[in-house]
Amino acid sequence: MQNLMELGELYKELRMARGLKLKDVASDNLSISQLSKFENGQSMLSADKLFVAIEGINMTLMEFGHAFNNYEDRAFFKLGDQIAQLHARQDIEGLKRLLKVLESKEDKKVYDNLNLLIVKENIHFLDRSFEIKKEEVEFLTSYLYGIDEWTEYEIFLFGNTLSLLSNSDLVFLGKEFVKRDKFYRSIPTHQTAAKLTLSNLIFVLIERREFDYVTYFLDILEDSVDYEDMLIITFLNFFKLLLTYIKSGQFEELLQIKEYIAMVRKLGNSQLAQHLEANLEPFIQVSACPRSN
DNA sequence: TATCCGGCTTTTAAGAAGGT
DNA sequence: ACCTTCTTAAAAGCCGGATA
Repeated sequence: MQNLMELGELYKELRMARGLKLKDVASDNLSISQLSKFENGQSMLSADKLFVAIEGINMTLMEFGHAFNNYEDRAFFKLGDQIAQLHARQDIEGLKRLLKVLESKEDKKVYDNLNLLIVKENIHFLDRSFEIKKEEVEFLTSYLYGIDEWTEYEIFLFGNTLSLLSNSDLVFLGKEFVKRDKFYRSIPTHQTAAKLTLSNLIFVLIERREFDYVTYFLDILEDSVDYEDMLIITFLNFFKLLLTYIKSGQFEELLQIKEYIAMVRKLGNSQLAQHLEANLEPFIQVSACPRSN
């Protein structure tokens, strides 16, 4: 395996960059000769020895893994990106083509089926006539319910299948999500994914007029936000304004939202502004709008 | 379907020897 | 000094088939 050979090479680079000798890294559990063979691709370390080796150069497994993946995201994030791009372009045909490709794979494993569902949800989101079987949704909910500690994948999965879930599933799993992502929350990428998914959840709940739960999850999101979360804060404020507007139906409130979006655009994030506008669109009531526009 | 088992392959440790 | 290569016996891992 070429890939695995590179594992040793990478390790060597990382070790030398730190000015460490083989003997500095070697320990009771890992000999110098073993490390040498590993670095030169002549042998592979067993999993436990690899832990020792990585610890020896003062890196975490996550950091090493990140370096090994060539500073790229994992495969499922690539799929996620691909789906998000197709979704943003509203490219239903593109999504259906992707679906075909994923469906054509034989001997599908659990994750193949779950990824399939994510693509289907995105199609369903754009084209409500595209149906998804009940048992597929049940498969999804029972998977999510079965995982005690949600990793980024489960968060990603939940965030990308919200529109398939019934209101009660949405709220139930949403509450579970808030509990179950705690274990891995010290990982920054995890935390970011969690906040984005929470934002998505809130938006879907607003769409479904489940205002009590919106307030509940808004509070949770607000608690988890820190000053670095500009994106999330932008969403948070948008949701609050949107909520006030929907409840009152006042044209003035709508103007406030539009002003807010204009401000976001002024700050230089026109893409986000566009996104907010698209999200606002379904809520603009004709009656609240004197000039049809 | 998961687990156990036997044979086959790979990796390991340690030190000695060789290379730069 | 530092790293690599070689050697050995032992340990561990892997794979497929049988079993429950």
